[in-house]
Amino acid sequence: MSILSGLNPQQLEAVTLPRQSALVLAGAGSGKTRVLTTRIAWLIQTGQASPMGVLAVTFTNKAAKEMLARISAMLPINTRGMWVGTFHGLCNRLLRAHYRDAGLPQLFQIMDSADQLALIKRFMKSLNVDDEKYPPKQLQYFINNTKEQGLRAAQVEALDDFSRKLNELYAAYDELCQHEGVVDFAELLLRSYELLSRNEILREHYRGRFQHILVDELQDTSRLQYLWLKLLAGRNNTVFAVGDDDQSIYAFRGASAGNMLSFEQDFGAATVIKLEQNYRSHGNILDAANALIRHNKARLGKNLWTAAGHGEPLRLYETANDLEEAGFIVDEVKALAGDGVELSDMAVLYRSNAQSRVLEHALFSALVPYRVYGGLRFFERQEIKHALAYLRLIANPDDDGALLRVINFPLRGIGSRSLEQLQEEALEQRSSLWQAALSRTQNKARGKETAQKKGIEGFVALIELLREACAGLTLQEVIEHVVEHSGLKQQYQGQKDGADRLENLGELINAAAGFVNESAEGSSQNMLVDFLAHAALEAGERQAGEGTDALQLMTVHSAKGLEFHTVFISGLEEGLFPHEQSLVAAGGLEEERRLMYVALTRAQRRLYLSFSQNRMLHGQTRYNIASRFVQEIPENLMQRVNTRLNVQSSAFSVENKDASVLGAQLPTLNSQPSTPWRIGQNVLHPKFGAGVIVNAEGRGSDARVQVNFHKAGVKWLALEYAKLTPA
DNA sequence: ACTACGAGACTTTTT
DNA sequence: GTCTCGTAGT
Repeated sequence: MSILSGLNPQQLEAVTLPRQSALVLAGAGSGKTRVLTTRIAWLIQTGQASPMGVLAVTFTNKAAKEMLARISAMLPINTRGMWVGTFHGLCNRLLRAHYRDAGLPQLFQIMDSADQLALIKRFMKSLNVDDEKYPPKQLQYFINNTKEQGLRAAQVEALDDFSRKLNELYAAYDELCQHEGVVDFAELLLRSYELLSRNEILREHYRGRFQHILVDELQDTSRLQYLWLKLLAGRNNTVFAVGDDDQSIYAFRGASAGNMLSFEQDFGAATVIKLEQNYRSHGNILDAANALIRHNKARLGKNLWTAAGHGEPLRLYETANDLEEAGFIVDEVKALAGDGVELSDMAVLYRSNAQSRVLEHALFSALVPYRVYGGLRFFERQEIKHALAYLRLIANPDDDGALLRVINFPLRGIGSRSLEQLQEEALEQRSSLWQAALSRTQNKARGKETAQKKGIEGFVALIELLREACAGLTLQEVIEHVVEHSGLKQQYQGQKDGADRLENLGELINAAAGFVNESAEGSSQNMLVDFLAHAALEAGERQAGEGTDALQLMTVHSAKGLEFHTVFISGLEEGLFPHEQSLVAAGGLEEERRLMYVALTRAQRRLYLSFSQNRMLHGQTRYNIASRFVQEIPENLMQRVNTRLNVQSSAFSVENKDASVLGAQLPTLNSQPSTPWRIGQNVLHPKFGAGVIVNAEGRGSDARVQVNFHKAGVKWLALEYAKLTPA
């Protein structure tokens, strides 16, 4: 069967375009990845390109893996030699191959954002910079953003004192990174961009090789990534770019959807193809999405349609508060699950992570299995970071960040005082902390001894011991040895929550084994460095619990690229979605609207929109009105599931906040109070005596009330356990 | 040197 | 509400 069969005319046209640069405007669910991968397969199959001559770049590791998998499925070729990966992954590959030309040490390490922030804080302290006036986070943002614009400090024109100072710090930061042999994410890109633009031989070599460049999610590329592509493409290579300006939701981190606008001109793209047929959603859902996104001015313009029918109307639900909203979602999920919809085929989306808690709580109480995306990723866990820090020190002891992380973990009695001294010495000698520690140990050998030196000395000895022991071992053995002998294992064995951490450390060894299997060759020395780069570039899965059928909870951002039978978009309130903080940013509202567009287009069959009048946020109740995005969807596409709109909520009017939902069935709108507990109610407690209920939360077995006792003060009590009696 | 408590933050996120 | 960070106390 031909790889081309089943493509619609526009898809076919895109896949089989003659050798030229082209832009494919691919709407949500229009088969964008399929077009991209089929194009690659077609180029190879028809002999227009060799696998070695193709470079395909995506934004996430997940997308890169997906692409490789699809290509392998279509063609019987070894994809190993192909350059398919993320911008960062490919740049890392380039820099490793030409580290000397790029001016980097052979074993340069990659810092993730947390490492970078730690380094910034450390170096600001050493320079005595006021971190009130120049918050480290802001400097980090400045550095990354400037790099993503393709600019070094020397190229920045600072207009005011503040940015001049930031830029000064940027320059100093780069110097420090160079000194320590570490590279941040943006540096990978900028460094390889500079390498190619400076070094004509290399540039021509790679231009000669990659005659076909394919780009996924063009709307998410930064200016630097765009320049990088342009540089690599030169005059003769073709760039086949796929993107959707309406799904550009990462402008806040430097993505520039404007790259889509300038692409035609900059790359001499002769053709723009629109993929507008959607294979994912029913008509009403698409109509809603189209109507919404039409409110945006800055668009290339595109209208999704489907051959499937209209389907159901969207369901709109309004509640009095976030608990009821969660209750409603739980009930609907249960009902749908009863009707045979897989839990994993339903998703609850929200604008910000903080909203997940109420939902989790309700789901937990209702015994509905769920999986939350977000939060700590595997390689970001404390114990993993610690283990990696030891490994980094084995690869390169001059890595100050790694040293600081573990010099006193497990505790070795090296406190801030000793560290300060060590840092001073390093500064004086203009050397790394490791070198300073080393020279200390040597001094000590000449006879001087204090209690403080003992700790550092012990650490130096440990690292040297580890280095010696690990020479010649395989990667797994190295990690096993380090976990065992660094003291990490012992440390966690003694802790009550240590079991999980130990398990993760075991998992790290497995990950290393898997990594070795996947990568083709390489000595064990390089293997360690490669693995560390892998750990930084690919932080791993968000959460365990794969495989089990569970309801999916995630932010709208993380839902991009996914699809579900049923989608709940919760918290559709002004201030939350669109988020109030987005409204001050230029183009912020339009980005929020695109975010809503992404959310809507995740649904295949059924789509719920919900919002609530009150919501607990940051420990305070906020009163909200419905999101403007709800109004922007035509009424005739929606069905109000409840008619609560003008019904005075008996339970939750503002003045008369009432605990009557406690124990009540959810989420019946007009349910009568089924328990006697109310705010303002006088109660008696066997131990605390008399008091008044002042607040309440939860329901059923989770219900808690806050009681102001005349003698004992204010306390939260679980209704299920506290022996309260009405008085 | 380490631990505990309090103040302040807190949109979205990949690499 | 909950997490992180920095300082004060043991």
